[in-house]
Amino acid sequence: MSHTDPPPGRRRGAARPQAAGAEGGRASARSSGSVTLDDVARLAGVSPITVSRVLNRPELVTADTIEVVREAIARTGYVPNLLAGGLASRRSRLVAALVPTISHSIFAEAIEALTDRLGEAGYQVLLGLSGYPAAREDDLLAAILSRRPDGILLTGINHSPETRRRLLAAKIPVVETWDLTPTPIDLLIGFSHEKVGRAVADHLVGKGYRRFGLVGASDERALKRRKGFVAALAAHGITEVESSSVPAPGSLRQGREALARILDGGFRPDAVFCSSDAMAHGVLTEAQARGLSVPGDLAVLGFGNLDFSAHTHPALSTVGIDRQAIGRHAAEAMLARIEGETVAEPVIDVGFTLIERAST
Amino acid sequence: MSHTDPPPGRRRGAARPQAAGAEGGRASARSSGSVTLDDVARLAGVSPITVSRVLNRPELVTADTIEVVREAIARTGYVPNLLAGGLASRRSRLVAALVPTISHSIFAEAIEALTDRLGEAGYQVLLGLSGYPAAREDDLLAAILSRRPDGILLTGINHSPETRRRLLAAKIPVVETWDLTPTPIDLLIGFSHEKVGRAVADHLVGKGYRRFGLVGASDERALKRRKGFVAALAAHGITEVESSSVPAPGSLRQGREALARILDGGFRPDAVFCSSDAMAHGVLTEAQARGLSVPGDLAVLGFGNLDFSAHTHPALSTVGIDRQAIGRHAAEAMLARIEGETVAEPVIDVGFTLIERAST
DNA sequence: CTGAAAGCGCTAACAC
DNA sequence: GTGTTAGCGCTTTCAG
Repeated sequence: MSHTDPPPGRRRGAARPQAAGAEGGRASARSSGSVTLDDVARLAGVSPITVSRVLNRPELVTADTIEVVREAIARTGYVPNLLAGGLASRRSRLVAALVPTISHSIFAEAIEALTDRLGEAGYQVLLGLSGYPAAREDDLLAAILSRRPDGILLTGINHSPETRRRLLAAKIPVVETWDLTPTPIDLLIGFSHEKVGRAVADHLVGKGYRRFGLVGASDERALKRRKGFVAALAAHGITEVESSSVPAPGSLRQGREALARILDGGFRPDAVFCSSDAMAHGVLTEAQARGLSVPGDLAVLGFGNLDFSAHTHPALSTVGIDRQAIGRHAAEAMLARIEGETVAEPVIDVGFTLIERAST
Repeated sequence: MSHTDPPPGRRRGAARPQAAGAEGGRASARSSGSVTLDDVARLAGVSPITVSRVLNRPELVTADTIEVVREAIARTGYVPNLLAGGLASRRSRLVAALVPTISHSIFAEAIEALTDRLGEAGYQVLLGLSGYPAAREDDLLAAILSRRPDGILLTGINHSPETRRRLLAAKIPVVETWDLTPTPIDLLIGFSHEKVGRAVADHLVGKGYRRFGLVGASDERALKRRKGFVAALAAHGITEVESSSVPAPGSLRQGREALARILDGGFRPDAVFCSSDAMAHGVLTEAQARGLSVPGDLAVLGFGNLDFSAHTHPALSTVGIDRQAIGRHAAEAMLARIEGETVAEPVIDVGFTLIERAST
């Protein structure tokens, strides 16, 4: 508003070119090149902190000053150094995301949604791939925490005591995802895998299926779905379940092989529940290769709702999960926490949808 | 935790517990909590720089000292602050990767390979999703450069002048990927999309196909493949090519719709080349839905070599790309550059493989 | 092999 | 509104 005492005068050299002058007078163009805040400040004829404000809290600066500074920034091609900024402010504007893999599109889409939302808020995502089973989650976490992320997203709810300790010590918001538990570390966005298993079982039994096959990856969440599935079947008096496990995350090929194993074993299921759509697709392929009609001879149910399952075969049903919702909610919850706001829903059950494609 | 002055002892105590002593004597446990290098040094009875050396250049330190320091680190639960370390050393140990999306597994797998290899070397990956078409690659890049990455991976070879300028100014190794050009910014790992198009055309023509359909996403690389495809066909005297474009990256559904559009338009191709396996899968599905035999009535060729294409249908041929090789090579090249070594092969053509599944 | 001094580039508090 | 003064936590010289 007010053109204070020494009005920058809108372009044109600042009154006091260098103030300090003597005293140390560290040369500007050090050596390493990179333009610094000081260089910009000097060119604009303002103090460094003013440049910083123009960048981070422009509402505290006069429109005139902003313009002069912006001009100087453009002229110099200045790129802020967030390592320095983060160190000084203790806010890295970085969020870490630990997932087993991103080749499995179920995680990839959630990460994308997370990245998009956080990006809008000025945050970036540091990717940590822990592999299956969360091999060195501990080491990975240590490496990641040294970047001082402002928040962290984890996959699953089972973490080593060491991991939990470090997470707590870091004092940053933690979002566990893809599962539910009564004892989350902090925030939680997921759904009940056991319920998924039960819902699928009830559904299939209701449709008249009686002999079940289970093709599952061996990760903890797939095991929970299996548990729910088997339990619900037992409640219906069905105990005839033939299962075949493969290493997570499970591929189409493994799905094929798994069904082959079951069939070659002499068991003849009338329905198969798979731990991913890729595997369901494999089962479907193997079934067709063997001349089995789907869902006539064999019903196939996947998990994850990949795009292709929606079009590949009218008989390929699946359990739909809103992957993007998980990423979005995780981002929102984390941002709220970081900003010090109260998180409306620290725990969110995003649920699931049974998508039935077979008209049988 | 705070055995202050009296050195922890425990196999030999340090001679001079605190040297400086007077002079400033800033309290250790500031407030914000986080254990610092100084805390560890104090506990171990050594100077901060020694702790730093134990962590970064242990070969310069005595085995005894290392042990004492390691002990102190474990005791305090110290986690290095890489923001500070990066600022001081001018090496962030961070590498940025810009890709359009990771939901498309072709990129996801390359990123995984990159992350794995870089992780071994102590680097982490900052993920940047630019979207299709590289919407705000410029802004994204600016945001990313403020983290002072030690290297950066880009997707494609077409970048705005502004992007190139910034990249050059950053003075860090740049790896362009997924394509080839005689004028790379720095390092380059890819293959010729035009050659892919030509190879596919020659292959199909050689097999006797004459009426071609093209189902492609509209990204620059898919356009190059199309160009090569059309050019090679022209060389064979074939000009009858009906194409249908969709927004990148292209989904299975879009593949279905694209073929539907072509067929409904009255054109009856005997072979269709798609810009991704997902789309090829869609085309295949639509063909089957319409009662067309594949490859009897219609040959379908994809691109990318996704897992499912290998098993879905014996007629679904594809162009195989070694996705992991791209990530691996990118990591190696970048590491070499960062370490100041000479990069053996600044430009690598990883080639492609025509994977034929149809026995027709 | 170990240490002291001096920042890396930026921002939090306070002054003015 | 804008400037001054101190560091944030670590590593870089350069001494011993």
